[in-house]
Amino acid sequence: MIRVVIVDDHPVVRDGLRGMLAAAGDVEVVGEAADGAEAEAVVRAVVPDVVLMDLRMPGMDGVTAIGRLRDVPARVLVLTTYDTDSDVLPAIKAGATGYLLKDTPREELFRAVRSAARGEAVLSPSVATRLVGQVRTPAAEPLSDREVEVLGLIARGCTNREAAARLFISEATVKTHLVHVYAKLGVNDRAAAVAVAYERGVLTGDR
Amino acid sequence: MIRVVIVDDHPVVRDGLRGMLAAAGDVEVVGEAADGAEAEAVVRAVVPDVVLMDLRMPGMDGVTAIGRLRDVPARVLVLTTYDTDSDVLPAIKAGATGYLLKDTPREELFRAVRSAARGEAVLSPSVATRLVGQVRTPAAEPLSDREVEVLGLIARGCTNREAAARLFISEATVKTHLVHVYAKLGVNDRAAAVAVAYERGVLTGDR
DNA sequence: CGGTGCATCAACCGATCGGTTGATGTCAGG
DNA sequence: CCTGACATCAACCGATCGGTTGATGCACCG
Repeated sequence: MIRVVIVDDHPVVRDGLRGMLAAAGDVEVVGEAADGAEAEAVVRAVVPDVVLMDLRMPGMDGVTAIGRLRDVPARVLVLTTYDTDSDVLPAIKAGATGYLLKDTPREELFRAVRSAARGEAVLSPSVATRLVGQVRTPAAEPLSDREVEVLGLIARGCTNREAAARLFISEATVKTHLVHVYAKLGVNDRAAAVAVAYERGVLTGDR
Repeated sequence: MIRVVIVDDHPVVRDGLRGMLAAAGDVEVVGEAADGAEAEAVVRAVVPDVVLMDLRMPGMDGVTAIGRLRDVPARVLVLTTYDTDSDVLPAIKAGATGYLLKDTPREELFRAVRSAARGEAVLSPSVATRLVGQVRTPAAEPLSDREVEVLGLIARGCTNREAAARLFISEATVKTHLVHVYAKLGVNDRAAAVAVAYERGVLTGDR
């Protein structure tokens, strides 16, 4: 019997997973949590075989929780809606054994839970494709905090001069940061940089 | 007994909703669909009291399906993850009776289904807030198809001249479209326009 | 028919951006 | 100590953008 903890902020999803896994026969749901902090407490308390972990949750997110649970001998299988670079890679790096999307069919999910319990990596096709792409194409380098800061102001419509004033630096420094941003994101101008940043989750609505 | 059809592309969510609604006592799930086209067929076939409709689905989306089902006497309650302007307003305009987010607690969902069956509007707090905001602040005007097209090319890094060549128009026309885009989105430059467009779902990853 | 919305176009000019090619300083890690 | 990453800065110049103030044409609707 594989013991599983479900972590998701949506009650509908928790219910759905509980119901689905009940039908697997060899899987028992031994706990639930609605965010990362609760997940940490529950997982430490019951020490399941597998944790089904959502990533984007209010309060502590999934990646942070995965990192904090590295010392617990439970396999973490990410189950989420998003397969953007900024979601997948941090989760894998934090220690997730697998990564699935929520549109995964029932049987596929059962298979994944069993594989994860054995310690085998499990990836949804789109995530696998993305990771293969990472191997072929050197990962886009992450932006430094300052670069993100500058790009955030540009996304709000600041000219380089205005951004410089906001950050108490010179316009030349802003331009240098932008040159680095363009190189890292593989673009040639600010508009394209903003677009790529949104697509990768580097910039979000909370700008 | 309130007869309900569930429309969502995620099997987990369909299962979760089916399980939840089974506990309501006065609700019966009489059908399911994984996209808009299937929803239309199922709803026409069983004519439920309430349709729980997701919006973003592959193939035909929820808004289109809502529009096509206006002649069927079923109430559509949107149940989705997103509450962006570009998701909420089109759904309401298409004829949805209510709009809820997937993090809605179980009892709240039951209450909403019962209200919707009676024809009463039901809105999640954040959606209600957004609609109230719409009344206070005139809605941002929607971009024309051509404006979206131009902005899409700008987001990919095209200069005005390059966008013009792509669209077989003059650079002056591109600039005119952009002037209109800036005015409608309340911004002053292309980078900010791209940012707002992403936040509102006007531009997505499929640029 | 008139009005509206949308698409298309022009020209001029100041402001800003992007490219370029340097440079210095600080901090952390090996 | 050395190296790499990051932050900071400068100056010049061509390219592009944004603002502005018009204009015409087409399709649709009342």
